[in-house]
Amino acid sequence: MRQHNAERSRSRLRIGELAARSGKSVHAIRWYESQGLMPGVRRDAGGRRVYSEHHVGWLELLGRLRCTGMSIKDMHRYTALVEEGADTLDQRQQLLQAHRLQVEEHIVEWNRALEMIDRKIGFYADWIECGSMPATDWLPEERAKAMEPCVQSGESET
Amino acid sequence: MRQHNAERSRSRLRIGELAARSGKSVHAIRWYESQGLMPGVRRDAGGRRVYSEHHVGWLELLGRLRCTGMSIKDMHRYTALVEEGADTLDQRQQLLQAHRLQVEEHIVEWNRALEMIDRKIGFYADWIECGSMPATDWLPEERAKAMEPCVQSGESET
DNA sequence: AAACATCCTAGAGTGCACTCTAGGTCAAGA
DNA sequence: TCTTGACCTAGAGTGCACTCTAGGATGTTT
Repeated sequence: MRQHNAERSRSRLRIGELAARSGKSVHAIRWYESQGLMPGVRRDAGGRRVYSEHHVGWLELLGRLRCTGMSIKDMHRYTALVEEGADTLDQRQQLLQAHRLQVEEHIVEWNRALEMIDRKIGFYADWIECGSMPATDWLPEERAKAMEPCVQSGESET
Repeated sequence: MRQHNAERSRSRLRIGELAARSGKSVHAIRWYESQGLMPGVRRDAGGRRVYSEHHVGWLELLGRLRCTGMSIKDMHRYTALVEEGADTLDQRQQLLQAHRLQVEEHIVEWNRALEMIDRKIGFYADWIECGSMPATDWLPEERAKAMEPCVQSGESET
């Protein structure tokens, strides 16, 4: 056994363990710290980083914020507020509410894109079925334009 | 008037006009072409690119694919199929269907993130109301961990 | 005592999707 | 004719978010 105790003094993790549990790479975690995204990281006698169970949850939260498009800069702002303590609770809440709005907007946009993709898939279905490119007059001008793009061959259109 | 005719021989656009109508930059359009994303672009006597109305729609479609995370590489594959003509209709449809699935997955993931963000906002609301950090035992372990991350001050936790 | 895993720092390198620059051509209006 | 603005190509630069390398320390195992 390479470790004294699988859970050394209960939930004191080193960077490799945190990496394994969070799904981030060791490099990424150190880089996150360098960007001011890792509050409360201690060191042991040998200078190694020591994490607690909380950091697993923290990285999970950061991960959710990241994968919904929050920039490292904004995550840093948020982390800084966390580090400042309980005085910043409302600011943290506002920051998350602002991000929440952006996430909602994005979901709407993606759903719009989904509609367009579905129209295009249907358009191809019709084309395959009919054997010739379907008319798009039944679509509003705006949409029809996006329906089939441009010259395939290099011929046609004077 | 710098232009012969606002719609020169009806819907023959030059790059500046296409840029204006598509919202992309002139640079981006040329770069898209260099990446093989612009089928059927002709040149006039002076060597300038000439676009048709279709290209506006094409860029709108590309835009939707891009903003839903399709890579330039995949958009190139799609464009190549378009250029190959009607034999590739089913392949184009399959490509879009594959992308469609990815978009759906993403929307699910974003909705999950939204839930977590909402829980966190609610957590702050409770904290602000109570005056002290709320317990998170009522949450499943997994979620509770993400609730409040780690040491604020630099003190606490032996 | 030697080997090995794991950690450390500083900084270079990567991949993506543009974005911009330099240096030049072309055609319409004054 | 000359100026002006929109266009051309080739290629360099940018910003983001990592990812990896080099060179070294620590500490546990055999």
